[in-house]
Amino acid sequence: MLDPHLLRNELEAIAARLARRGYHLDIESYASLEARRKELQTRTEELQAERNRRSKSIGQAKSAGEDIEPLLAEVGKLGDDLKAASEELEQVRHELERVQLDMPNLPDDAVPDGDDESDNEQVRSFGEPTQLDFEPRDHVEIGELIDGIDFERAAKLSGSRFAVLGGQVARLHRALAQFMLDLHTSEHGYREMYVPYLVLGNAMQGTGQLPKFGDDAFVIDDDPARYLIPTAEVPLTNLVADEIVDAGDLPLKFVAHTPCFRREAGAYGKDTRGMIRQHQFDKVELVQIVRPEDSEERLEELTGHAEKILQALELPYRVMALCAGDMGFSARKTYDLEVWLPGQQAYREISSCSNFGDFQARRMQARWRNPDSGKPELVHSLNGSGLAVGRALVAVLENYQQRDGSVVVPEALRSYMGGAERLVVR
RNA sequence: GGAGAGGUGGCAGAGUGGUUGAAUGCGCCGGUCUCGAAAACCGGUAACGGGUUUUCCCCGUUCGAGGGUUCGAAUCCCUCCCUCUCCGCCA
Repeated sequence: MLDPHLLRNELEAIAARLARRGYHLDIESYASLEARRKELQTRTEELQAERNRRSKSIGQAKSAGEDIEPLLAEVGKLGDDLKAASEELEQVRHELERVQLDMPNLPDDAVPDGDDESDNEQVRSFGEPTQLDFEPRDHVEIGELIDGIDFERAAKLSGSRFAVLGGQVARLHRALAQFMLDLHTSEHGYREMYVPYLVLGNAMQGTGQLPKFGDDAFVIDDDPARYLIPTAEVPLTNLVADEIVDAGDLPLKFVAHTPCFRREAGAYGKDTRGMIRQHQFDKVELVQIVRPEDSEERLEELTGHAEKILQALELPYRVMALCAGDMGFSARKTYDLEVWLPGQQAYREISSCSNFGDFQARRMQARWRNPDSGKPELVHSLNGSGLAVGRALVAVLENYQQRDGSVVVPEALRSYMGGAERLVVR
């Protein structure tokens, strides 16, 4: 959510900044809604003050043993007026809130202009696209050869966009997740967390998945409804919802390995082959809760932590600064890490690292006590995939494939694979 | 699933219809004392919204959530959520 004070005082400037990301803010309707809110609130509070004054004097009269009947008569229809005014105020407030919850975050000034993916800017790169002296296979073919990925049986169980992993591939998948967790906890100072995979609507709203993107999530139709997490960002970030964090505890750095569930509504026909885009995939997620003045620097740091994984696995990648039009709803600034996939002869997203500023914090009411002011103030939140495990598996299979279809195990993973150096063709 | 207890400020914990935003303790901040510190003592210490506008003031809201009764609700009634204890079941 954007700062309501800013919306009140600098509406035009905000509209201009939101336009950069393709969001149209209807200035006039917002301004008139806000004007009605002010009028109704003033009226309601005046009536409340009046009621409080009179009630107090009735109390005093009664304790003094006076007759309160005439005072009661005077109160008359004050209650009805108050009820009418406050109900109307509530309605306008809800309307305002709905509009505010639908507004995306303001892009940072440093974010490049642009409408879509094609306008993203490369910041740096690591390694060169893998050169193979044979026709590269994609991970689907490799998975068949080494007998470790089964899409047909997955479809039998669950429909499209699922995969069953078996044997050495299942182990490689586990190895990747473990390796990532170990690196982030031992080298980068994150606290490992185990979190619920089902969350309430509140949590989804806190990080920005709701109310606008409900169609993207799987819902359990219970009372109350619960959502399958689309990313560990949701439970991890919401850990600080409705809390006032001690200044000394910041930054909070959390890492968790969880499955992620996405309906991929609107992605029909996109990445239908292979396990690039699934309804269920694993991810190791990094989240930081920081002091506002630190968040810019922390984004660079966090992105570096995700990069470390790719570097350790010796996978070629590039870092892209997302343009205003391509960023996610809640993000102020985002870097995507794109790994080279020989099977596609393309760089594909394997991590997305974002600074959300106070946008999520305001939705969550996540604050810290600023020792300078002594007041609770909104924290800043960040997150990044470190990394998407499924896509990392794809990247390893494709980049480490051999002419005969076998796959060399990256050095960094061998200790997690019982010392195995190679996934063999069966 | 059954029975019972409870959810109050950063924390602990009083408070069952009337100037209660809420005793007390801890914590925190300031002061006295001290060469300095501790202890002791004194004082201060909620959040949110709005108005006004700035180092001040005024108003409103908030005692798990939402409704209701009342001139007036932390306090009474209803619904829901959560926590704890015991029993059952269970990985």
